[in-house]
Amino acid sequence: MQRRVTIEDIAREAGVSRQTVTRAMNGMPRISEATRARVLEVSERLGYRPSRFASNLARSTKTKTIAFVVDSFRNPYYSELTADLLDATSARGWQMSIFSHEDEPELQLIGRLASQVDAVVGYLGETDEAALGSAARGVPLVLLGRTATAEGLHSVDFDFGPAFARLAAELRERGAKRFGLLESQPLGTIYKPSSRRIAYEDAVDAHSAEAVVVCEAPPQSMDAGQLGFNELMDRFPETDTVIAFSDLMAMGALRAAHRRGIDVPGQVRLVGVDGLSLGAVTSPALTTLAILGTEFAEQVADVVAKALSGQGDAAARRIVPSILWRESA
Amino acid sequence: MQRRVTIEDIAREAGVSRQTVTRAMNGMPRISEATRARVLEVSERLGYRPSRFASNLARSTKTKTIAFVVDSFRNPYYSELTADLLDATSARGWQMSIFSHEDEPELQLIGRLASQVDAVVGYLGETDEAALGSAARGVPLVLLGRTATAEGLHSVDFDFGPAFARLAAELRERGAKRFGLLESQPLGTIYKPSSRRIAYEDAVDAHSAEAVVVCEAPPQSMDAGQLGFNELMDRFPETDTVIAFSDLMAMGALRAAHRRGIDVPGQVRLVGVDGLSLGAVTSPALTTLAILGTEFAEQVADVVAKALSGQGDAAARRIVPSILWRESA
DNA sequence: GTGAAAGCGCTAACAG
DNA sequence: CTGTTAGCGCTTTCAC
Repeated sequence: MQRRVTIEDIAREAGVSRQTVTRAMNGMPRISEATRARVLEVSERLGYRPSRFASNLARSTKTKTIAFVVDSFRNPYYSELTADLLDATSARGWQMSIFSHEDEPELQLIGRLASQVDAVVGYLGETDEAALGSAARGVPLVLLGRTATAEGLHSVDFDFGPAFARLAAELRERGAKRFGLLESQPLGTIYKPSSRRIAYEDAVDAHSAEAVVVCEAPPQSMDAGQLGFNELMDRFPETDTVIAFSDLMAMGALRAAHRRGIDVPGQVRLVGVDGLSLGAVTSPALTTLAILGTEFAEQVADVVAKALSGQGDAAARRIVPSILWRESA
Repeated sequence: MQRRVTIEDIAREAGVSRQTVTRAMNGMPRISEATRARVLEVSERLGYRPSRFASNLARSTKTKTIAFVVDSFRNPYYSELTADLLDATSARGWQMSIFSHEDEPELQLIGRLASQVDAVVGYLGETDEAALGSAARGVPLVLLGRTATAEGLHSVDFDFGPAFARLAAELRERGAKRFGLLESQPLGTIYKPSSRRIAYEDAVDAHSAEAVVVCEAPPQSMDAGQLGFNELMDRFPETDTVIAFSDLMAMGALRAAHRRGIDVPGQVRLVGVDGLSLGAVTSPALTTLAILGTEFAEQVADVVAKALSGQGDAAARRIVPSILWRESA
């Protein structure tokens, strides 16, 4: 365990002051090319590597790092969102670290992150707001896909009300009569209507609202969509329009439809939710209520920016998903 | 711009020493519950947030963060790899930050990262090794998908030789007679045979090696696969086995086959390369030469670990892709 | 259980 | 152009 090579070593070896070394290393002005070259040569020879902690501590403008937390980056929804968010954060000069809470309790993870990053944003399950807030210990926390009510918590959520209303209206114009809904819930849990479920029911007529299948399967999975579609068509054969609560489920439904020989959109119109770019390559390409995209990521980054700057109170933003018409409906 | 609340402030307000505040904040021993509670209360009241830079500087065991760099996280290959790598790095207690070099020159990005992270790993294009090495300024650099020869550079590459040999043999056992190859190259570039192209040619017979389509299209895209498959079948109609150099291309080929009414694997066997989990949900599911998976990520993490610990010279590892038989071949 | 002293390694502000 | 002087905010000894 040899001692680290510090700026001091370079200074001594090059016969200059520490300050001069700093100037050379950081490409600062007020130093002659000759000494800069010499310092650089020495530092290379000695294998000097500046400490980012020391430099950030001393420097007035510090590196900002934001943590992005989701269940799993294997889910295309999260990985596409990651890409969007990375664009937004790096445009602002921030560094983005990623974390999944697959195997670490959520609150514990947040507690750890509080001492490692400048802000935490992510999909944080159902955890109690107060608990989240105190785990964050003052580090700005931006909740995604849910609305924060507690003091000091930020959020970016979706407003499915107008989205489903518009979707239902436009689908009716295209001839939709009988809607069917495909939702999923984790195995062994008790079903609790989501905010989008409520928005959906407001948007379709009472009769249609009964044609609902809640599939007990890994949520957001193609399997859930496949199973659910089959059950839906068995129980409500007159259904001509199916809305799945995620694009992955819709893709599963699409596969089930192919297998049953049901033409999409000829016999049954199919709409997903999420806006995965993956949905563009199915056949037919998937019409979807898009959440993903620049607007979402920009809103998130914007909330983070406000929170980081300390100004602006807790923001609870909502964005209205937009209909992305492709081929399946 | 008010002054930051420091440990000093808490100490003064709570009537203890800075040391005691540290003990309280970090759950260290040798402090009474009473004073701990009091300090915590004060720190919360004053909105104290420890500086991670100061604490890392002073602490003997510092946070490690590694940078993962790719073209774009929108490419499923990279996003699946990201998930694999995140598992491997977080298991080792490292933080992982992600970066794309879509809009920043590679060398410039690496130069920046050198002062922000402890190691850089990624797919770094064709850039000259010497240039990469000097841009990294001593920070360990792990090149993926290419073999490093220069001093001090690490790499994890793939050995397609045995993989293609085995693949060709097993395909022949299953009845394959005429192979066709689907490759892509970026628009407007000059084709340069890749190492996998050479390995492929060693593995198939001379006649088959002529049935090759190099599609000028966004590489790794479904479109390239679709276009290429059509051209391949037009020019070499007797082809009964198609190997695409990425799963995305294979998926495009699969779509083209459907459109042409060619049964896969009945009339034409189809094999991709990468091992995308996405390939499991096509119909038929895609047989592939898998790169992705725990082994790759573990190897990478292992190389990083060695490099970080300073011991172990530059490692140039190679892993042999494994055949993942699914349905398409 | 608590505190004092001595850094961690670097950069800002100023002087020369 | 270069050096000196102070910190940045926290943790580590090591006394008490």
